Amino acid sequence: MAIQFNLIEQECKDFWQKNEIYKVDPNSDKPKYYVLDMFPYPSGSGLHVGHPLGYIASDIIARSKRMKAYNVLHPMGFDAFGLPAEQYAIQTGVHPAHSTSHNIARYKEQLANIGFNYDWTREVNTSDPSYYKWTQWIFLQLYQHYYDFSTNQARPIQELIQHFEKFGNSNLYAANSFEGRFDAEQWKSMNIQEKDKTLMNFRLAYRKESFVNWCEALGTVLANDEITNGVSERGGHPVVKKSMMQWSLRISAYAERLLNDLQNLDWSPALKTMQQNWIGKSVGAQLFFKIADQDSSLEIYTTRPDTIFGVSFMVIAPEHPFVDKLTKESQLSEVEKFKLKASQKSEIERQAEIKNVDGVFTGSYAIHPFTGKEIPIWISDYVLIEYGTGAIMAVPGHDQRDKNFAEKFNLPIKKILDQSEFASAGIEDRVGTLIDSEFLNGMDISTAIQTVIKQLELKSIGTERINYKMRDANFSRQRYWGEPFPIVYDQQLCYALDEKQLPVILPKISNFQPASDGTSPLSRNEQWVNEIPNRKRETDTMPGYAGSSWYFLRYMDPANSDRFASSQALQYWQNVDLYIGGTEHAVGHLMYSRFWHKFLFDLKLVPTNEPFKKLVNQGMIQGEINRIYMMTKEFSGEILIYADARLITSENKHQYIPVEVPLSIVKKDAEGKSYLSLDSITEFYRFRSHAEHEKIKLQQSSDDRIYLISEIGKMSKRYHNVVNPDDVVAEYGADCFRMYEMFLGPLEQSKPWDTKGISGVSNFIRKFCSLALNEHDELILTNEDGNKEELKILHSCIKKVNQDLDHLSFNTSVSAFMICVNDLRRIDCKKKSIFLELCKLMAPFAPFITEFFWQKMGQKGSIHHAIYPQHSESFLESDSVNYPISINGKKRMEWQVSKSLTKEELETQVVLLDELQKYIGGQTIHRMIIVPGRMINIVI
RNA sequence: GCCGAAGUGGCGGAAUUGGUAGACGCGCUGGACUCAAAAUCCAGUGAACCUAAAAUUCGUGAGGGUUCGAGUCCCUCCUUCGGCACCA
Repeated sequence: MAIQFNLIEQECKDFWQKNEIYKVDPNSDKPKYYVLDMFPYPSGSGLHVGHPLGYIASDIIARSKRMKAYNVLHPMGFDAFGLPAEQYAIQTGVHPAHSTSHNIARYKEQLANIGFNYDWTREVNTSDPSYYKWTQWIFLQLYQHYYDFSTNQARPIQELIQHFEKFGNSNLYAANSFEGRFDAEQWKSMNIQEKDKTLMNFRLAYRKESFVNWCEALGTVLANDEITNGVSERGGHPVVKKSMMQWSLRISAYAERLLNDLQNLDWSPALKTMQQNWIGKSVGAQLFFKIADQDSSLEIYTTRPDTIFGVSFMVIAPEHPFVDKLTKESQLSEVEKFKLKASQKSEIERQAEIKNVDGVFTGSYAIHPFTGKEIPIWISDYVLIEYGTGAIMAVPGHDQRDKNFAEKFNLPIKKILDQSEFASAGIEDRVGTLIDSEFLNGMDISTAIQTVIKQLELKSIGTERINYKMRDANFSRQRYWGEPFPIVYDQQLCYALDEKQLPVILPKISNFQPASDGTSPLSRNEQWVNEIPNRKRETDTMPGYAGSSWYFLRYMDPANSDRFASSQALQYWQNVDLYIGGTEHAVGHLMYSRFWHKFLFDLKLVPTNEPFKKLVNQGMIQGEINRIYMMTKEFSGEILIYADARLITSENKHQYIPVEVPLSIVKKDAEGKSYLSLDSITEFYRFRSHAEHEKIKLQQSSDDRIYLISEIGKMSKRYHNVVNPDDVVAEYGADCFRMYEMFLGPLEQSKPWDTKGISGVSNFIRKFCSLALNEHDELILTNEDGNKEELKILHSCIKKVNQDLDHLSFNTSVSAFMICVNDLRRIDCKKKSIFLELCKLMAPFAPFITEFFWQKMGQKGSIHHAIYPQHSESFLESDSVNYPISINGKKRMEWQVSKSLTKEELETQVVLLDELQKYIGGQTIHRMIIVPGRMINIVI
């Protein structure tokens, strides 16, 4: 018997396509179920075996839901705008549109090989004008709305203008970045430019100065991951923070709702915690410290107003607007030096230097609001301009970083909490009684906080304030390959284009190098920039998360040219029931999508408040990274020397560097250790492109093996350990590949890929086939009814698999199938009624082979439209129980008895068992614990 | 530094409310088939002790605790992985 998997797979694919098996019926009266995968960025390297893990899981769920009579939406598309395509274009001149569509074609081919049940008629592509028209449209809505805290929703900007006309900006509860007050008359007297500038501080999409990573040498703005150790990854050029006028989205307006609504989501607690931390709500006080000898005050934010009598210095961020004002003549050169140093530091660098805080004294002092004492004002980069007010009161007695700083610069450290009752408390723990704090003495911390805030309010120098660490999202990129903004400018103003002018098509260009001053390559296309008379187009483009923040809505109605999706479609599909994707998007993508979705909900454009009801993060599939020891030039001279890992000791280790060896040529010994044989050494030389005449020496042990160092890590082109699913599918079949990926372990967990292990699943599928076929591939099934034993085997599998589907525990389902097939083979079951049910049960996991048998058994239609098996408890009942019997908690024997025995009967009979006498041996039985149906424990 | 997750055989992992630890699979060992190999099938496979069997003891990162009973609950510690925006 030799099943031709490739043949079957092709036949099935043709059959499914011809009969539109996976086409979604938009007019169904069945309940809906929406299963979504995080859509991929179509990168040039194609899919590796790690990518489809989540897709297989969601595919199984989609198929099983369909068989359970749901109308299933299970689409796929591409997040097609992005930096890699642009960088590739810069290097090769290939237009991103071209490379992207090429990559998409490759991805679709790879996905098709694995047998996913996507309805491809619903495919979306974020770089397609018919799609990004609506990304631009949503941006316009954000631009035309502001956030009203009194009704807690987004409102049209027109309503805000009406309010200004009546009341100015008083009695206004709106999210804004405006400072100062104006009344109705002042508003009316503003010129159009001033009005526009004022409104900009309220719009949900607005322009402001924000910082970018600027690399002078490359003449471009860099993303965080293009920077390593403060210098550009390409070329190692210095990078500094540069301020540019850019678009932002006022996501902070939604902070409270984004935080509260997490409660009702079926997401993992870990993921919710990550989002909570990102939003970072804190309740504290905002207060002003008067500056000595000046007529101004320094505004600070603190979550610990109770520690106000412990303040011994102030710290402001190097970017703080007061820096110049506060710096005294004598400190000027020191401060300038420090500012320069701080601007060159990357955030990663700042992080690394927690223990080594640095700073400089301004020469100025602040006045303590209660004691009137002078407090020195310092500058340090451990205070961030983006958080709070960019200035803090330092309490070195109760804050670790403040303490580190005080110790370094010899500043006083004052304890204002008696923590003697809490021996294990650290200095930052919020326990203890206030001491040395005037009117706060003897209070506990929360009373002290309330009291201080009351006093601050009485003196009108402070108030309670809720702060979020979440910052508004930068929405501009100085790049080509993204959505153009529907925005134009004249000398004074910024204008939103009309809806009818959408989409603003991204023009074709041929030079992908950044233009002057780091602007996007688009700014070089003057014809496009000046297309609208007397106006210039915005030349920045939108970031990657623009298109991905709403794509799940487009799948509901992908071809609609009048709206982003029809209200009927939105009403029917509501939101995503199950979303599967990687942890790398745990914060960014999910937070932005929730924000956009809530905004659209406020505008009554979507019927749901949250986009993703249930969310699961799949783990990574890791690869094995193998390296060989190569002696460095310094020790080897001109000869290239590779050494066996067994010869490396702690003494000579520094003479070698490990270099990567491709996984494909690595051999394994009996213990699973990696080595190169003499043959594979030759292949390795070829891989390293060593010419014949080069002098290469091997340092070997006694045998013919060169041992390697091996570790588990990322699967990546860079480590030469990528396994392509196409190859696995070609060798073992798609069903086997799917089941093996699931069999590897729990979906959420990361686990290493090991192609060798696949033979177990491959054997299983062969055994499964042999239940129905003889060696000539002929059906050998009989029409008898299943007997009690067969039905018990089948139904325990049905029960287990259904339970596992509910818990997304696919690895144990695959085990259950193996056990079932092993058991059926052992009793030589050849009954059609049993096999047919098993096929249906396995169809979501192995869609090809089960379809093949379905057809071969003469069933109608597709197995994927059959009804999913449900177990019947009556087949599982057994009339005896196998009790484990323990003495003092230690299991000593098993005891098979009738299930009908009562607890009392068990108790009297068990002590008479012969096997137990050597343990009991006449000793008194103190206690007997009997859990009927489960276990017996005798305590002596 | 902070936050999150996880440590179970040689390996991936199972044990759904505290109740027979190691299901299922890989690998390995032995056997059958074969001239031989591959493939396939059968058996064994946590460790120690023992010629073997049986028995016994140990055993879920380490150490304590709760319990008749702990991989599972509590405390302390160690290690690994993932995330991060030094968040006042």
